[in-house]
Amino acid sequence: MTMDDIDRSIISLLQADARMSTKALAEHIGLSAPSAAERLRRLEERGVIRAFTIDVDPRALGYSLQAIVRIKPLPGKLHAVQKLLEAIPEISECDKVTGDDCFIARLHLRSIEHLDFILERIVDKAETSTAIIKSQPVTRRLPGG
Amino acid sequence: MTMDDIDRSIISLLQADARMSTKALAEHIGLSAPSAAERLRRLEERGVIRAFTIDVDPRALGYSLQAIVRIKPLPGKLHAVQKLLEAIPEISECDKVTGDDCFIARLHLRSIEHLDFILERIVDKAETSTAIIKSQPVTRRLPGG
DNA sequence: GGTGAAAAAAAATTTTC
DNA sequence: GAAAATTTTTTTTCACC
Repeated sequence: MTMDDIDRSIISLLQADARMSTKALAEHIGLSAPSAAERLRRLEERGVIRAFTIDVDPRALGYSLQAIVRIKPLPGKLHAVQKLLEAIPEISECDKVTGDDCFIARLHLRSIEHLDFILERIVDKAETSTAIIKSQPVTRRLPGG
Repeated sequence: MTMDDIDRSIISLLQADARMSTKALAEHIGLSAPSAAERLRRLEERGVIRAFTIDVDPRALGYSLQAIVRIKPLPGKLHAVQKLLEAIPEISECDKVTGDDCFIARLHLRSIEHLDFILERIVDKAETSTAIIKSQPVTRRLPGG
């Protein structure tokens, strides 16, 4: 279960370019191709690498607006709210948190009207507090730099 | 600038497996390999695909705790706060938003003490409100499903 | 765990339609 | 866009350290 510096390098390199070949990866870390392949296999097996994926510009898919919504379920509605949130595809991330608000969700939306439409589905089960994203000073980066 | 159904399929397939070969991609969408390669090249060129990356389990890197922090800069401190937030590697995401709070950040932390340590760097420039993540009902999914 | 080389398998590119 | 073939890589295997 140990993560050494080589494993950390692999993570860092693939974070920057997930399509890098095993051979290129091996060259960067100064290991042979079979060793790099074996390390990579183990990182996947152990669940350190959860997925190889792409970062898509939501605007290209027509989602020009993002919002962060804090959601406080009405008494007795916690489970109903959680199920509802999971079923809303416009929610790309949702965390259950400590504190007065119970959920914090990130929404991708086509317009302000679209935002209103989605919030209408929630208002009868929870109090919401919406913040519209104006810019993104930091986007998805690796924990710890 | 048009995104047709084939482009959307490519996005969806690569979202699920960014290491899929061009050939496999072509077979899934019912196109020849060169056509698929050309489509992929254009999606990258147009910035629709911003990056090929991996999803890493932060716990494997020793970050067992996540928090969402709302940050309201003190009068006159807005720019200083933004610069500070960008310089904190524990912040993996930070959005500038409308409303009373100005920034919302996601922090990856090794412990509660670590959280306290990071917040100490912010408290003299901004009011903060911290919510610790207990679970993640929805994790990173494509806008619109 | 790791190496190196060779065999085997794929994949990307180019050309032609 | 497609098809086919060439050319280049890449991956895997295996013997050995």
